[in-house]
Amino acid sequence: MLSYTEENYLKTIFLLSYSIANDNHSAENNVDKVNISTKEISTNDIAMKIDISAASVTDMLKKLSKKELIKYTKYHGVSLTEMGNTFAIEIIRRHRLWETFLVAKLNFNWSEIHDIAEQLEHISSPKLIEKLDAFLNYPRFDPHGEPIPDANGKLYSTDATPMQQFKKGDKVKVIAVGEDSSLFLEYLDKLNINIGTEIQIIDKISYDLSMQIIIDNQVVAISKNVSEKIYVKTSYKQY
Amino acid sequence: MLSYTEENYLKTIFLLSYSIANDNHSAENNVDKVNISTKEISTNDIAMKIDISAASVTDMLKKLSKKELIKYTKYHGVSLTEMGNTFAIEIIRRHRLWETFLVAKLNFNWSEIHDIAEQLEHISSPKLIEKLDAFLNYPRFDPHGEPIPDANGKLYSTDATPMQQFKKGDKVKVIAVGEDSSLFLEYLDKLNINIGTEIQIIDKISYDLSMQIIIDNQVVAISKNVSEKIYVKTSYKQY
DNA sequence: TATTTTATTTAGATTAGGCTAAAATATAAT
DNA sequence: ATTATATTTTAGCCTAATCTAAATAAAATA
Repeated sequence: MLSYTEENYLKTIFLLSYSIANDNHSAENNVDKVNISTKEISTNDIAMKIDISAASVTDMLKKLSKKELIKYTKYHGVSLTEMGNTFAIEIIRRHRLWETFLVAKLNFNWSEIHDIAEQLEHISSPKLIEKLDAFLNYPRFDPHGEPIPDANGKLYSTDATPMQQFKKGDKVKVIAVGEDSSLFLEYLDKLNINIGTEIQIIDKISYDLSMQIIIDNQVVAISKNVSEKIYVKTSYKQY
Repeated sequence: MLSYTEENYLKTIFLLSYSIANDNHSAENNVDKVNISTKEISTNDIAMKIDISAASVTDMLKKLSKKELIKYTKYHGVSLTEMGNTFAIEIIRRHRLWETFLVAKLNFNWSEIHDIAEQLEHISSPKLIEKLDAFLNYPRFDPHGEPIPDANGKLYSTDATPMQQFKKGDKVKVIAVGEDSSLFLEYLDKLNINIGTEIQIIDKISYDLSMQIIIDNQVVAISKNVSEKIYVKTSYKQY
């Protein structure tokens, strides 16, 4: 059995590898790349993400390594073993199913659910997750548009691309967001951006790569940083 | 904030006081007695209930006492302060709401839910519990017939009496059970005993106080111990 | 390439929640 | 009232997960 803390480390390593893999070749996404991350993650990356000292991270990495959940070479970063990957995906599955439950059944807003799901994801009962999945009707995506691994740990990829990669004149549709902090999502709420929102890019400023976009006939400006966290696909007009 | 462990101690102290209060004067049950337990609980009672050494319990009692959650005098047992009681009731509220959710929405059997609810009860989010309560339609009783404290911590008492206190010839109806281990509940399932089951007492053996009862026209024998954990009320025939 | 800066690891502590064995206290039984 | 038994507490120790400060390795830069 894994402790609460061990689960969090595995999840974090998975998510960091995943997002790095995504940044580098989002165009050539495929199921294998998403499911098994070979990218090495640094001690500091983990420390920053979970807000813990690097020294503590090192300790935990030794522990996870001894349990053969990660491949770890001193000073040279870390990656998940197949077993570690399996656990990580299971935790992400739980997290995203619970988030779906909170929005679909309990009427939470997508900006309120992250912290609650961070707790719920550690509840350990395979039968519970099976039944929750069935109750929700086997959802494929969570309220942030992120794919939910199925009972076998399969993650289906989408053609999600950061909006930043599009150019002036493009019309896109939001299919996911890459961060689920309430601060970020409340900002999107204010901009009227949600999963499914249609956006037209009217300008991309060379100076700082910020974007001028139209949402519901309103022009707004968003920073490069934000545009990298909004995943979209090309939107085709329907005639 | 309370730790996972502290919550478990408070819950345990509450449940022990409650069940002792119940044993002594179940006939004169009333809301006040149920809501605030004055009965002193011993170190050993707690140690046995949660399967931890008495020495460790002593340590924790000192800690809870310093936090003014319990009234503790060395060698003389412990009782909850008003604050401790409020927390304990909140935890029991969460536990029983989650149990209700598991049975009513996820189709679990009443014998499978205890261990899962033991984990879920520690999820900390007032809004979550509010919304869960609403989603379940403000249930008054959990799947074991135990009352669910409302949002203000009010617990409604019932006229539940251990079946053991009835005598030969009485006809009763099950309204709650006093233990939710899967072992006990699976046994009740086998006997076809559930909330609402009508039972007729055809004999009470003086030697060991076991009972001969009729359920669905079948005669079965149950031990004194079991008959003390099945709460019933007098059943009136409906003409 | 040598040096400086940054990242990582080691060493040594701390806190929460447990344990066992021994000592102290309370309770029950002569 | 004294002794025996049972309960509770104290003392000292352990593990998991964290920390800070110091040491070491790797990477960046002059």
